[in-house]
Amino acid sequence: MQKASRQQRLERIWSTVADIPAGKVASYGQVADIAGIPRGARHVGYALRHAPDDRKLPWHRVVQAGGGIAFERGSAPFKKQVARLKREGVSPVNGKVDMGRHRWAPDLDELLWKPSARWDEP
DNA sequence: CCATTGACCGGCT
DNA sequence: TAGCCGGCCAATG
Repeated sequence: MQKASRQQRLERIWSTVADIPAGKVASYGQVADIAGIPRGARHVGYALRHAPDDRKLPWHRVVQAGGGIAFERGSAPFKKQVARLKREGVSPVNGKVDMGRHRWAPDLDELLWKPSARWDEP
């Protein structure tokens, strides 16, 4: 498979994030894997930072592997993310989401149905 | 071209 | 449990 271009990577990541359902969260690494970018956790952060506003992505559903909010505690974006999560019934405790309870676990059907399943094709 | 920088991760104190 | 550390790898300057 040809190495993904910069734009392809961004699209895959944005598309994957858009698939995370309300009430669930995914880690940066998880999003990277599903997006077909192994060990690309840091790139997910990059992609979200550079996402155009009009994509209206549920970026708040992306957290660290251990459930922590990536932003600095107390910062504006931190509070914003917590507020949005609460609105969806996730309610982080002490800046951390209970991953055992809220981790997004897409089933095979869901993965195959989504555009992300076609990334291997020409 | 080389160095630094991240909305990260996992292992190990 | 909380940090620290090395690894990670495309983007930036």
